[in-house]
Amino acid sequence: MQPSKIRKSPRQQRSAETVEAILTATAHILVKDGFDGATTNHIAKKAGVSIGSLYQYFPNKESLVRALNDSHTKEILELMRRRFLETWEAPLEDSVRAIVRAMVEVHRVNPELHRVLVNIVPSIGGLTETKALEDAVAAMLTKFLKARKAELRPLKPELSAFMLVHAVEALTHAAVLERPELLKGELFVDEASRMILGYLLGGPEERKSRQKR
Amino acid sequence: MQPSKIRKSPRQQRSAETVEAILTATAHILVKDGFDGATTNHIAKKAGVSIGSLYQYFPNKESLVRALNDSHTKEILELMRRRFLETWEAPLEDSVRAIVRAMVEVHRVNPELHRVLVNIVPSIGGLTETKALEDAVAAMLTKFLKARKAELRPLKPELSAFMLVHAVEALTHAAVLERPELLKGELFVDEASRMILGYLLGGPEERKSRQKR
DNA sequence: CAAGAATGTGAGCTTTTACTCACATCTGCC
DNA sequence: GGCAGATGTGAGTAAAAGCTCACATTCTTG
Repeated sequence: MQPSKIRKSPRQQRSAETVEAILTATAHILVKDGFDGATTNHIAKKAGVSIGSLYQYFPNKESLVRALNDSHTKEILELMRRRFLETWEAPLEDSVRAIVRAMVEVHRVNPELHRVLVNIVPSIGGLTETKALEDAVAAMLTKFLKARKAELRPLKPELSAFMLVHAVEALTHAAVLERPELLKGELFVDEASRMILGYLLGGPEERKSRQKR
Repeated sequence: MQPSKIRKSPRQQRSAETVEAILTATAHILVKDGFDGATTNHIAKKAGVSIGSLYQYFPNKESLVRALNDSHTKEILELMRRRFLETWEAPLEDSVRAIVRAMVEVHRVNPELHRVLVNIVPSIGGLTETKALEDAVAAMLTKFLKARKAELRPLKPELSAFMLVHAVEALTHAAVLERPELLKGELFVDEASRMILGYLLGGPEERKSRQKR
């Protein structure tokens, strides 16, 4: 195991607040200056604590980013899980749209932090968590595809889930960062859903034999 | 302009070789150790030149990466342009497949370097080139979509190009790095093409009025 | 109200590493 | 050959920043 997590667990309220302040400051500085530009001293100052306190809880700079990534990842996973459950029984097209909306929601929580983390995490050895998140979402989608088997063209659920997770993730990421105006209305959701449904339903000949639209 | 490029242009053959060796070594070290792990001294050693020679041609560490990114970007763009031209007149489905194959080809040139650059470039200020590449490919695709207008559902070429470029880029990237086995046969090309065509052609009702499949 | 545990402080140590510079060597040219 | 410019060298410098540690303050507990 890498020297990843917390060094000392907080027992008192104030120490929990210190840890919180440090992580908040880390997020701010990271967004502003990037990983290299961010110094631990600067983070401590911004958090309003001494550099010593920072190192009492986090053994090194990487662990700060990893802690941040862990909580961000967890948050995303929980949100996706909730949204999947909510839409589990809805008509196919509605479900797909709901899932796309959930992806947008996830990326909008903290777009800048998200982008920075995506770029930093690989060089920190935090890919395990990111991969785990990806796999978890893909697993949910695989289950979803299996449940909807009757409405879809013949396909390999795992493979299709892999394709869709990566495509939609990238699309959402790009839209949030480069074309935020697409997210004002339903335009982006329309387009992404069209791509997904086109992929899942297949051409006319494959649709004929299926019952629902 | 940033202190990006070359400091001194090589006049003699040997200096050109030195520059080449430095860039090759940079690529190697970058892949092995990442941007932070890579030291200029280490790069110079691997290149078989002195640290002084390195700094005679490159003003700083970032410029090394930028030079590498520039040539990589250029290479990709030229390849894409060639492949687009080659398939300009082919039947729609064949064209789409050719374009997907071209994307795979591009990512396979040097997958590790590609991945490392993608992660480093944003923090180096090299996003301009990457964005320019993205835009150039999107522009080609836009043109392509306009030329094929008669065969497609009603769509906004720029928007569709944006969607497709990002989706396919991410898919290819993911497939090369995480599921290389998909690339052995035509499986990946099949799946990606299906997604693209599903998106461009629309549902049965939209296809009826069009002539070609 | 001790007293010890938990928490907080920040000057400064130590290491790392990008980068310089004074000098050496090579190459082309008259 | 010999000069001038191009090219190459690598020990050394200087600045940055991660991190420690000896000490101070605050909290809890009996």
